[in-house]
Amino acid sequence: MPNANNEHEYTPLFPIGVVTGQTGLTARQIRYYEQNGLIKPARTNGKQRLYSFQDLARLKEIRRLLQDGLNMAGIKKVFRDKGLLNEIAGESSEKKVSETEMRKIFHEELKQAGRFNQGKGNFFNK
Amino acid sequence: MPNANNEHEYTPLFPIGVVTGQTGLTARQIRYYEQNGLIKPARTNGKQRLYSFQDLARLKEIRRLLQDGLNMAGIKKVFRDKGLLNEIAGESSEKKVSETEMRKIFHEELKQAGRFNQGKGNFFNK
DNA sequence: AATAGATGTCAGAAAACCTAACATGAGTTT
DNA sequence: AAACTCATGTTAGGTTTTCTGACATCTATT
Repeated sequence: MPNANNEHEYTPLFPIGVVTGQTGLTARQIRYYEQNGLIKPARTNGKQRLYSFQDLARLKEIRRLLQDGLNMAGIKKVFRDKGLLNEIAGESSEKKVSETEMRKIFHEELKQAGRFNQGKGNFFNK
Repeated sequence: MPNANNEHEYTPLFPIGVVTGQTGLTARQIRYYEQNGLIKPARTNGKQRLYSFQDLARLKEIRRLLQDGLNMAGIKKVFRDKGLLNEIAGESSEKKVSETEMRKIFHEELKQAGRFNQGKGNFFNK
């Protein structure tokens, strides 16, 4: 029994400014990871990016992996293998293994005490 | 046992454009209800509104009440009384009776078949 | 030293949002 | 009916946020 209340999991909801606040990544980084195929946010008709909770979770994981010292190639591999694992583990290919399980499989949860989101002066925390 | 996964309940996350898409209300309406004190979204440093899931739920309820034929005064009363009820029902004054319970108390869930969110041409559904 | 990877920064343009004002249609009141 | 009020539409001018693309920089590696 997965998670209740994930109706919004894939709904494009927040603009990049909010995502920077929630992830501690810069907009530049987020767009760069997109160039590298790590995420693919929805777009408004005007081409502005809108991220879902899925995207957010993915970006948070990217951040963790970066802090663990991985580079793009490594992160790509993690995500590729994750896709593979999902295919092996079950039906189609989408969302078989949970984020948390996944994380336990791929890297032993480092302490990573550093909180972000306040201090740098994001556009929504005065 | 309330709802798991409500870490984001009060986090200012989405801009008004997304809220219009999610609620079926126009930006004009949403701002008008704010003028009437029905909601009070957070603001970015640049004064742009950011809504939380709480705000969203509230706006959805407003929409239902509107569809039930209530006017501003009626809606205000509903929310005022809801606050009262919460005080009667329990401890502090915040979030005692759930949205759904509340709705059952105040108005018998009308059919309201009309779905929205697609058709009018929101900025994010091409 | 040259190269590659990852991110910062800047510039110009476009999108989304802001407030304020006026317009309108449906009900009310006088 | 004329005048009002309520709720919403519409428009205008300005500001904030985001967009893309280019160039700068820093660190490692070759």
